[in-house]
Amino acid sequence: MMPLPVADSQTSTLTPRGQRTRGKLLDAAERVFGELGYERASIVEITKTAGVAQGTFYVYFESKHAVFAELVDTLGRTLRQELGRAVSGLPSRIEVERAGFEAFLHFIEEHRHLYKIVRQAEFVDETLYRRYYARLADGYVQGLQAAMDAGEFAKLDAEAIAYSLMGIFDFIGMRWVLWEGRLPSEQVRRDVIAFISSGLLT
Amino acid sequence: MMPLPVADSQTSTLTPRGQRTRGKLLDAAERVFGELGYERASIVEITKTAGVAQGTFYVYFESKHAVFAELVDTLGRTLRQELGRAVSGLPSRIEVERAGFEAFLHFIEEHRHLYKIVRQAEFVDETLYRRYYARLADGYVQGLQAAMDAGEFAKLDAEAIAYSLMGIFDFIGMRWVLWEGRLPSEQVRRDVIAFISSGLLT
Amino acid sequence: MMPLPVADSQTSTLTPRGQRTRGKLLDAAERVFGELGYERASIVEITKTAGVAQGTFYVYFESKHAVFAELVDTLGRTLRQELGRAVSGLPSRIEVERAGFEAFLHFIEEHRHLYKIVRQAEFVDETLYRRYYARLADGYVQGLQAAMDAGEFAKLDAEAIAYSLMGIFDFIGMRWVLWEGRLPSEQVRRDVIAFISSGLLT
Amino acid sequence: MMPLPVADSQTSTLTPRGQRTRGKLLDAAERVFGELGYERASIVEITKTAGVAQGTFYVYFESKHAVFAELVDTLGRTLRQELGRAVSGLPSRIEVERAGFEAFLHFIEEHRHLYKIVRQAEFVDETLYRRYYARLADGYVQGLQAAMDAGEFAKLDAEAIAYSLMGIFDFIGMRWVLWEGRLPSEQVRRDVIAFISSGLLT
DNA sequence: CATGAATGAGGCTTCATTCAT
DNA sequence: GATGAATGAAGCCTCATTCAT
Repeated sequence: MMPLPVADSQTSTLTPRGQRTRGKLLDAAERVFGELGYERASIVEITKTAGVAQGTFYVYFESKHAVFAELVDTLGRTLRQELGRAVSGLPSRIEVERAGFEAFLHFIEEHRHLYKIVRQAEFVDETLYRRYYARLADGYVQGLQAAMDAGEFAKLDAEAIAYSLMGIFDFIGMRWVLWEGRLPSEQVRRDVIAFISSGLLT
Repeated sequence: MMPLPVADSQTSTLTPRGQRTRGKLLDAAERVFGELGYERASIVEITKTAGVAQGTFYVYFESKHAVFAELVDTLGRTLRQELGRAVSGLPSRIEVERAGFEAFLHFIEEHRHLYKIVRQAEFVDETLYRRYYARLADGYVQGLQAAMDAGEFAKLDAEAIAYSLMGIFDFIGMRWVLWEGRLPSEQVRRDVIAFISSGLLT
Repeated sequence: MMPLPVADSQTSTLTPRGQRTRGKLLDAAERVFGELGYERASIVEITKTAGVAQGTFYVYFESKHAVFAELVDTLGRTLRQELGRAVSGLPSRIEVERAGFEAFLHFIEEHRHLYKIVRQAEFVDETLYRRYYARLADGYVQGLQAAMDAGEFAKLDAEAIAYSLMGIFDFIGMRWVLWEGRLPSEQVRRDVIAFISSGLLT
Repeated sequence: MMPLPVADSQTSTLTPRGQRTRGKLLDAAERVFGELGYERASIVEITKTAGVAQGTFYVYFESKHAVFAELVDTLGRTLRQELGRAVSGLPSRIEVERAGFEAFLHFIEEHRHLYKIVRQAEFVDETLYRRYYARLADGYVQGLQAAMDAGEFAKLDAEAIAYSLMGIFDFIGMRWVLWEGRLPSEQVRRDVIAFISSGLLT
C-alpha cells in the first residue's frame, strides 16, 4: 500500500520526528479503519499498530473523527489526482473513460483499505461522504458535458450519467477487487467498457 | 413506510399480543438502524422508540445482531418480490429494465431506512451484505443471459452487466432519493434508461 | 437419581396435579442447581427443564432462594435418614463408622447434584450451610461420645472428631465420586477405614 | 491480612504508580470476593473498595475471572510455601503433620478471605479448584509415601490418606477459624493430632 | 392452575478522552 | 514530544420477579 501524501496543514510546524510519528499514526489509522470499520476501530488499536503510546494520538489529532475525516479527504484528493493524471492528454472521451476505469481499479487495488473507508464515511459523517462523491462527480460532469456539447456523446443529463458511471465503477470494484481480491478479468473489463461506450454514443 | 412482512420463524408460537410487540420492535429497529446506523443505534433507543422496556427486546430477539440480520434478509426478499411483481409479464427485456428501475426507485423511496440498512450490513456482517447482492444479482443475471441468448441484447458477460446495472440504480437512488429526498426528475430517469438501453443493445 | 421425598409443608393443600407440577419443578431445580450452581442457574432454565411455563414457578415457590433452601434441607434430612438406616442395629461403633462411610459414598453417588448443592449453600446462605453440617455433626457427636464414654474409643473431643470424620468423607467423596465419577476402589475404602479405626481406638 | 506476593507477570512493565494501583485492586478483589463470593462480587464493588474508577480495573486485569484466577493460584502457591517453610527440617513425619496443621490454621486465620475464595473456585472454574487441591495433595503424597516406605507410617494408599488429611484440616479450619472466628482450643488441636497420629502409626 | 408477556435493575466490559509526569 | 495511568459514560445483555389472561 502506497503511503498517502501527507496533508500540508499543520505539518509544516512539526519537527521531523513529529512528522514521522504523525505519519505512522495516519498509516495505522488507515489500516485499522479499513480493517475494522470506524466504530470498531479503537484508538488503542491504532496506537498499538503505530507503535506509540495511547496518549500520543492526541498530540497529533483532535479526535478519532478528525483522523477519519483527514483520511477521507486525502483519499478523495489522491484519487482525483490519480485519475486526472491517467487520462490527461488522451484524444477521445471514450479513451478517457476506459483509462479512468482502469486507473480506478488499480487505485482501489492499491488502496483497498481506503475504499472501505469511503463507504464507512456515509455513516460516520454524511457530509464527508457526499463531499467525496460530489467532488468526484464534478470532474465527470465537466468532461461529459464538454463531450456532449461537442457532439461526441449523446446529449443526456450529465450528472445522471456521472453518477451512473460512478455506480458502475464502484460495484465492479466491489464485486471483483474487494470480494474476489483481484482485478476483474480482461473479458469483464472489456464488456463493461463496451456497455458504457454504447450507452454514451448515440 | 410500509410495514415489512414478518418472518415466520417463531412468530407462529406467539400470542397476538406478542406478535404486536415483536412487530413494534422490528419497526422501531428499522427506523433506528436506518437513522443512526448499526453501531450508533442502541437497544435503549430501539425499545424507547417501540415504547417497551429494555428487557422486552430480548424476549423477541437473540441479540442486536439478530434483529439486524432479520431486517436485511427481509428487506432483500421483499425487494426481490417487488421487482419480480413489477416486471412480470412485460414483453421486452428493455421494458423489464425500465420497469425494474422504476420499481426500485419507488421501493427505496418507501423504505428509505432499509436502503441505508443494507449499506450498513457491509460493515456489520459481510456475509449478510454479499448474500443480499448475490441474490439480487442472480435474478438479473438470469434475465440478462436469456435476453443475450435470444439475441435481444449484445452478448456480454452477464454478471458484469448485472453488477453494472445494480451500481447505476444504487447510485442514482442515493443521489436523488436519499440525498435529494425525492424521485429523480423525468429527465434523469429517461436519460438513465436511454443510457442503459443503448449500452445493452448492440 | 432417586427422587427426593417431597416436603410435607404445603404439599397437603395441593391437588394431585399441583403436586406433580411441584415435584417436576423440584427435580428440575435439583438438576439445574447441581449442574450450574446457584447463581448461574436461572428460573428460565429450571422451568424449561421441568417443562412448564416460567410463571408457574412462582405458583409453588416464593423465590429462587426458597427452592434452594428446601433442596438443601431436604437433602440433609434424607442423608441423615439414610445414614441412620444404614447403621441401625450394628454391634460395634467401628462397624457403624464403616457402614456410615459406605452409605455416604453411595448416597452422593446417587445424589451427585445435591452434594454440589450443599457446597453451594455456603455462599448462598451461610445459615443453611451451617445448619446442614451442624445437624449432621450432632448425630456423630452423640454416637462418638457414647462410644468414648463406654471406653470403646479413646476419649477425645467428640466434636473435633466428628468434623474430622466429616472432612475425610467429604474429601474422599469429592476426590473419587465427584472427580473420578465412580466409587473409590476397595483398597482406598479399606485404607480410609483402617486410618480412621486406628485413630479412634487407643 | 498479610498482603499476598504480587504475581510477576506484567508487573515488571508497570510504573510504581501502576503497581500501587494494581495492588490496591488485588487487595480489594480479595476482600470483596471473600466477603460476597464470586458471583455476588461486582467490579463496581471492587473498584469502589480500591478507591479507583470502574474502568481502571480493566487497565490491570482482563476480566473478573482473571483476577479471581490470579487470586486462587497465588493463594495456593503462598500456602504451599508457608507449609513448606513450617515443616522444613523437622525430624519425624509426625512432627511434620503437627507443624503443618498448625501452620495451616494460622494461614487461614491470616487469609480468611482467601480460604473462602478457594471454595468458591469450585463453582467458578473447576480447573482452578482441582489444580489447587491436586498441587497441595502432591506435597502430602510424597511426604507420606516416603514415611510409609521408611516404615514410619503404616502402608496405606498415600493419596487416600492425603485427601483424608486435607479434609480434616479443611473442616476443622472451617468449624473453628471460619465459624468461630478463632483458632480451635488447645484441646481440640491436640485431639485432632492424636487422632491423626494413631491413624497413621500402625 | 397455568401461562407467556413484560419489566427494570444491575452486571461486565469497552473506549474516547484527559492528565500528570 | 511522548508516555501510560486514570476516568466515567454508555452499551449489550441477563434475570428474578410481577401481572394479566
